[in-house]
Amino acid sequence: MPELPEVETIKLGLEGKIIGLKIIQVDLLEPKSFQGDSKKIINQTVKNIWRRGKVLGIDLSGDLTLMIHLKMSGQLIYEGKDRFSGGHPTSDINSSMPVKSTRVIFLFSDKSKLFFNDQRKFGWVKLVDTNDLKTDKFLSKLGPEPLINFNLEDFINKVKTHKKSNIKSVILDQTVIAGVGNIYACEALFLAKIHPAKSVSDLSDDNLKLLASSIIKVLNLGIKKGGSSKTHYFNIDGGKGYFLDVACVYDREGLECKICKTAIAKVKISGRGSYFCPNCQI
DNA sequence: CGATTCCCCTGATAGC
DNA sequence: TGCTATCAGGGGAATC
Repeated sequence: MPELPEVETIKLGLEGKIIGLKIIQVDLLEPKSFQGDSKKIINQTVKNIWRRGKVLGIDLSGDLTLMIHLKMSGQLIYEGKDRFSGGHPTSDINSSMPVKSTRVIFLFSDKSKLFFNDQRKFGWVKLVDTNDLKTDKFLSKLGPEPLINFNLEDFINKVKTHKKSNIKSVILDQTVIAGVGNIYACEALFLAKIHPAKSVSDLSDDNLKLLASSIIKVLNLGIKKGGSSKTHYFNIDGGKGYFLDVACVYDREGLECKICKTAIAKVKISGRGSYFCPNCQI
């Protein structure tokens, strides 16, 4: 589901909408989706929004932070106070909130609402003390941010510690690099002309350099396109992202490679669907 | 230790 | 039409 570009798009969207707003009510439609004492956030104000890997953070007054992971099917949809019933005119979502998959509803003092929807219930909202973030179990495991202070040498060394693995599962490993999921992994490997099942031990430093720059390139393009809307992803206004319109391999099985016209293939690698061009990627 | 498999859920879609 | 099998962008735990 949402990978780095989708979560970044949500972050940028929320920054412009909810900073400064006060939460006056929280509805837990699915208690399992919210960890912590939701009553603590009543009357707290949104101070800052951040992203780390695929995790979204919402810092509140009172030294509290909401951490949100959307996993496979999570969505965050914001409805401004002036949104008329029946759907926003610019939204791609054709039903207004809440929907069947709505798990948590945040109500702000200006009557606007933030909906956490999650069909598969894998995602979570977790309330933590802001001061405990630096020791948070999930965050502390994450590898470097690909778009912030990225160190090429560290990346290459870290990848090489998994020399027996296939390269695709290594770049999906969040301890190696944070935020890359299946879609952008497939696309980055295509750009770098590396077969997804290739063993790390068979890759040169130059291969890994090209892979690193390819990851950065596809993530930036993903952000520019507003993310990938295959099934579940929408931005906070209910609009789609358009990265898949320019994707070269993901979800293009049987279609022509945009470089050489060979049919794009799909195989399962480490349990995940992997798309690649059998001619360009060796 | 690292690598692989199973599993948490629900719904869409493909195949019969 | 209706049934069943498979699959979906993640990641934790158990197992090998």
